[in-house]
Amino acid sequence: MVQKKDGDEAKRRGRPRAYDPEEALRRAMDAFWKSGYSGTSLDDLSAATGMNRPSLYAAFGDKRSLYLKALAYYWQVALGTMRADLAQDRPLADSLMRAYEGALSIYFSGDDRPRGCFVVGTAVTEAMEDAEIRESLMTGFLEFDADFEARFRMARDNRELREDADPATLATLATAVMHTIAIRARSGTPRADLAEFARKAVSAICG
Amino acid sequence: MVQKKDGDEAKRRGRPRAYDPEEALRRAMDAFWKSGYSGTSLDDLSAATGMNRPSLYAAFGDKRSLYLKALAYYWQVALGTMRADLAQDRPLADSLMRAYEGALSIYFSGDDRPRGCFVVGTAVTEAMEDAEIRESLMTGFLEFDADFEARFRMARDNRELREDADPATLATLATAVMHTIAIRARSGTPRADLAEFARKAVSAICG
DNA sequence: TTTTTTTTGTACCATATCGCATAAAATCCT
DNA sequence: AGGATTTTATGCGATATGGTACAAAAAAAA
Repeated sequence: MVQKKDGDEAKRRGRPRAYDPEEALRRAMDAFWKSGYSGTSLDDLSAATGMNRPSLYAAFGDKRSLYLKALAYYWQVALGTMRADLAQDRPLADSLMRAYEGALSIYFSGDDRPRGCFVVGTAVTEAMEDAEIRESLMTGFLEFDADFEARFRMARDNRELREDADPATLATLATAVMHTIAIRARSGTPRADLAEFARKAVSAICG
Repeated sequence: MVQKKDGDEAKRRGRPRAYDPEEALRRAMDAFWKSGYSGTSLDDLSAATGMNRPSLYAAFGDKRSLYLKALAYYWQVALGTMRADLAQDRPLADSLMRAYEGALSIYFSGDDRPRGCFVVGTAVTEAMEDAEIRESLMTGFLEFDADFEARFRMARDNRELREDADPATLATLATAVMHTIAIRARSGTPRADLAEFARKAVSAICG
């Protein structure tokens, strides 16, 4: 377990890759993010990643397979930032606002116009005809709910919330606020308006 | 203005149409609803409507034009049922639940699996690259907000809500609940679960 | 240096897709 | 009945699309 290191630096045998796999996956994700799954062609993906078709295929499999990898990568990033934001030791309302600010900076990232959430903006469309995507959405959303719920439960134990508050309901409400922000960001609502709404929503939910 | 009637029954001059325009539009909408804009081909639309390509083209213009007509039609139906549900003279919570039940029966309509909201499930994806769709979303969502807000304002005047409740914030929250229901319906959450969540959300919002 | 291994780049194939040209069909008007 | 008018039906054509074959290139191993 010592001499081999992890395959990352291990000298591979043939011609070296001209791309960084994670960077390429990010760029492919960006392409899908912009135009959706069906609206993104292999030419688009090739242009976005700088890889030619056979390299794309060798690295990630076919188009659908590449999309699924992008989706998994997005979940990882989105859930990761959300957990980091909620984990900080702050009052409940601050904690929630952090989570929404974190989401907003994802939804408004990229040099193009605001693109919202990758999942809401692209995967939901495909969920109707692709069972694997559908299941990914179910579990992803439930994880969001669960993280929010844990935070609300903690707040109730800390007397930041009334005894009779229901953490599960509040959590789903909190996810709902995230969903509407994702939808509206992609539809052109200015970031400041969404941040303002998030503040008021947090007050309403916590108060 | 008397003899001509509205062009509906007026004897047209050439070969009669073999289709009902509104029915055809509904079927085209169903096709888009299932696979999204980019994922639906003219062959799909032709099969769904029973019209051949040239007839489709003559009746609705090109693919994008047909999609825009379907989108407008959906807004009309969705806003219509929502207004009808909210207009009934009932206590606030009942009123809101009616609106959510109405939405659920749209999201779970069709003989296929649940398809959620046409707007959330298909138009949001295209909003990134199509300004006209983007604007349609903005105005549509704001109309939802406005209708909810009017209902909350009425409730506050009727003392069904506390004096210090903010109708605008509650309205956006109510739309947020609708959005999350739309997303989750398409992602496979059972209808009963969504109805249950709607009930709890309504309690939280009104209480 | 030669061989082996892996990746790249060009080109290609079969099919899908969008849109339209053109002729046949069905109705109204004279 | 015969011409005018509108819709339907078949099919074409240019391009886009997803996927792959094959040879050249670049590195390690022998």
